[in-house]
Amino acid sequence: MTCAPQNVPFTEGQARACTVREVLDRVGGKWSISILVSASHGPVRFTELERHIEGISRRMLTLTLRNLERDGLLHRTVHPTVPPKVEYVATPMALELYESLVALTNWAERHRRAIAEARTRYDAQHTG
Amino acid sequence: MTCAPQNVPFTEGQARACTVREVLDRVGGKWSISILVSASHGPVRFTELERHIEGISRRMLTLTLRNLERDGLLHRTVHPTVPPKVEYVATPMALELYESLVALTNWAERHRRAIAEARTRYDAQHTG
DNA sequence: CAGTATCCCGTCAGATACTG
DNA sequence: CAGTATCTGACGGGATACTG
Repeated sequence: MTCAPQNVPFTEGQARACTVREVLDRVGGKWSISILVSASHGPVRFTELERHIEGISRRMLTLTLRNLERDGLLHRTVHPTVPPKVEYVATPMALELYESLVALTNWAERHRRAIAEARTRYDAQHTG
Repeated sequence: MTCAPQNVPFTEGQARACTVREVLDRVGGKWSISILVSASHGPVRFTELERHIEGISRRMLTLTLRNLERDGLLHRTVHPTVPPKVEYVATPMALELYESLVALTNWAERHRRAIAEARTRYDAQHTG
């Protein structure tokens, strides 16, 4: 999935924007990151995830797990026991992604307050 | 906007996931990054953006600009001339964000092929 | 030029109930 | 335990037409 028709030349900056979108298309979903984090410390079971991740529905857990597995970010192991036991674990690729997010979380922490203030200011300005 | 009720203790990992979501809530939109990139090299006008960003609609351009301005990532200047001239430029905070995305784009480039292959494999496996 | 105003549709996500 | 099935509403985003 490309960002623009390949025959259209675009600037290096927009190419970069396109690359960022690739990432967002994988882990931009509401629950993807939480799941990856939980599965980055070792195998976790379905119900464990359901308990650890506040507010997720069974449906969205399943869907997001499937997508992450499809993209090669999660590995799924089925133990043919009774009752069934299924474990999910982050792949090396996903662990690298996790590392790459550090810069981003640092940014968010540094500017959390400034963003909140900007919002308040904007909303005050644009009322009435 | 918090990720979970504040009275619920959660692990450090989930706190990090929450922080990542903060960023995604700002720039997770389909066009946010493209706009920020365009406005990071100096002031750009509305119509310039419309031309440079392949496929964006006038409506989404306006909406995304407003949101970015509200979050303090973009600064908007209106020149009271005829015809009107409005310029947008990325704030220092947005430039820092742009820097923080480098790690992420590197990750995407390194694993682009692996992800595509994983998808193909998964889809082949789950057909029929 | 730099927007608004409408209408419309597809996808994301929640709620609930059922099952191998 | 680990899902699937179905229904539903909210929201993001596209197309088009109009305006100070």
